[in-house]
Amino acid sequence: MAKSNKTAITPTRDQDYAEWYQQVIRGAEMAESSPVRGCMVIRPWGYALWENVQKAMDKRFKETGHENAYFPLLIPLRFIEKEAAHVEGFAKEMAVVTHHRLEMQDGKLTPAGPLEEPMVIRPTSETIIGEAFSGWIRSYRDLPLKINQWANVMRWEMRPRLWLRTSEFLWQEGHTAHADENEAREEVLTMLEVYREIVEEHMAIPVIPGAKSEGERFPGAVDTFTIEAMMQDGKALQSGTSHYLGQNFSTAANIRFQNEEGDWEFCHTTSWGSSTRLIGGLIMTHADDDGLRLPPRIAPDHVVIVPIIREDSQHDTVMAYAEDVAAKLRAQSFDDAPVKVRVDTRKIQSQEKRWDWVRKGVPIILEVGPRDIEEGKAAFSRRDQIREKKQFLTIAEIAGEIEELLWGIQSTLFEEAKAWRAARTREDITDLKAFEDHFNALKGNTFNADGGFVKAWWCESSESEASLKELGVSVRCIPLDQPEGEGKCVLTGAPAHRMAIFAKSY
RNA sequence: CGGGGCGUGGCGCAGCCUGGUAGCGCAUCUGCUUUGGGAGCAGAGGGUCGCAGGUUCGAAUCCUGCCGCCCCGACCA
Repeated sequence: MAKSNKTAITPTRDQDYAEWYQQVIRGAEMAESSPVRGCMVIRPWGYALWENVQKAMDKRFKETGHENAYFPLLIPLRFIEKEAAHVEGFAKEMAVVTHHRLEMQDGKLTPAGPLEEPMVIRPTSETIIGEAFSGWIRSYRDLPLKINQWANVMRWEMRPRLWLRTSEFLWQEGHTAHADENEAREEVLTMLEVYREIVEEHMAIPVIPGAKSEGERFPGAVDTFTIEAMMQDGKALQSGTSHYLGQNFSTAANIRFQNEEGDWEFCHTTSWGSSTRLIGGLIMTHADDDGLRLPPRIAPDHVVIVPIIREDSQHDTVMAYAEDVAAKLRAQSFDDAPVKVRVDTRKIQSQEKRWDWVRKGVPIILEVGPRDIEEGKAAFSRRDQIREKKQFLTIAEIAGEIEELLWGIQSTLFEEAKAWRAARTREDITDLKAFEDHFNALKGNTFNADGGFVKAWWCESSESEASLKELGVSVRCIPLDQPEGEGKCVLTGAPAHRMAIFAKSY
C-alpha cells in the first residue's frame, strides 16, 4: 500500500470552502438536512458534541447560582407585541400557529378550528418567561431570580446552513431579574465570561469578548455583549451573547418588586444564550482537509482502538489485547474523569475504520495487531498530526502519558486557532481608503488569508456603522479589553475612544 | 425575497444540446484471497432520473409551472 496524499474530505478547503464544510459534516456523520426546510437532523456524533458542551455549561451555570426550568414552546401573539423593539426585531422570522385541528376536505387534511389568538413558536423566551417572573416576584427578597432553560427555538431563516443557522436550533437561554442595574450588569458580564471560558477552554475556540454596537444589539436590549470567533475563512461568528435588558422587558411584562421602603420598582433583567451554532464554529475552527478535529475536552471518545487482525485464528487474542489496552487507558484520567476509550469492533477493514475516526476527529487512534501483543505495544497516532508517521509505543508509555497527551492536543488546537486568527487580524489599517481596499479585495466564497478581522479605532456613530453595509462588513464587537488612549476613527476620521473589530460574518 | 448555479441508486458524477426505456466511480451484500499508510478478483442487490402538467408512437433528455438544495446579496445567533 503506497502512501497516499488523498485527503479524506473532498473538496479541500482551498478548493471550495462552503462545500468542504458540508462534506466535513457528512463525513463525520454529525448532521444532515431534513425534509423540513431549514431544519436539521442531528446525528449521534454531532449530538454527543452538543451534550458535552451542554454538560460543561450547565455545570458552570449552576456554580454561578442558576436553576434550570422549562417554559412552553408556544407563545401567545400578544406577549410578543408587548415590547416594541422586540416586535420589530423578530416579526419577520416567526413561525405562527393558527389552527388546532385538521379536517379531511376533498381527500386532503386541511387546517381547521382557527385559534382565537394565534401562537408563535418561540424565537426566544423573554416574553413568556417575563410573564412567569411577574407572578413569581413580589419582594426584593425574591431577588435575584436566576433561571436557565435548555430548549429548542425557531426563527424562520432565509438562508439556513447546517449548525450555523438552522430554522430550528437547540440552545440555552438564561433569564435573570435583579433589584438594581449594577447587579444585573454584573450578571451579564459574569455569564459572558462563562461563555468565554467554555468556548475557549473546552472547545478550544479563541474568542473576543466585547460589546455590540447599536446596530447589532438584541431587539429590546439596552446593551448586548458577545464573544466573537474567527472562522478559518476569516469570517466572524457570534458565538454567544449576553444582554442587559434594563427595565424594557420588566416594564412590558410588569415584573415588579417592593423594595425595603415598600415602594414598587421594575426589575432589571438580563438574558444570555448560546446554541448549537457553536458546533458549526467548532468545525470551522478546527477541521482540516481530513475532516473534523476534536478538542479532547469535548470529544465523545478520546481514544479509539482499531484491532488489526490478519487471520481468523488471531481474532480472539487481538481482541483480548485491545480490550486489555482499553482497560489500562480507562484506568487513567483526563479532565477529572476516566479516559474515554472505544474499541472499534465493527467487521470492516481496519483502514476504513481508521479513516472513519480521522474524519470524526477522535484525538488519538491506536492500532493494535498480533505483532504488538508480544512487545506490549500499539501504533499510535494523534489527529492533530495525522499525516505524520505512526509511532510504535508501549502501552505503558501511552498510559503513562495519556493525560498529558490529551492536554497537549487540547492546547495545540487552541494555539493553532489563535495563531490563525492573529495572522488574519489587521491592526495597521487606519483610514477609510485602506479599509475599503482591504475588504473589496475579498471575492465571495473563498478560503484565503485576505479576510479576517480589522481592529481599528471607531467613533461609534450610527451613520458610520450604516455605511459599512455596502462593503458587506459589520462591527463585530467593541472588545472589553481596550488599549490606553484615543485615536482617529478609521471610517470618519473623527476622534474615537475605543477600538472595534470589523469583519464579514456568518 | 433579488441574482446565479444545481436536482439522475447511500455519496460523487456522466448521459440532456441532437428524444428510443439509465450508466460510471466509491459505498453496500456474497465468496475467495488479503490486512501495520486509504486492498484485489469474481459475482449480486439497489434508481417511478425533485414534483406536476404538456408535446410526442416514445421524455432523464423538449416546453410550462411548482418544490427543494447550494453560492452571492438583503435579514439574522
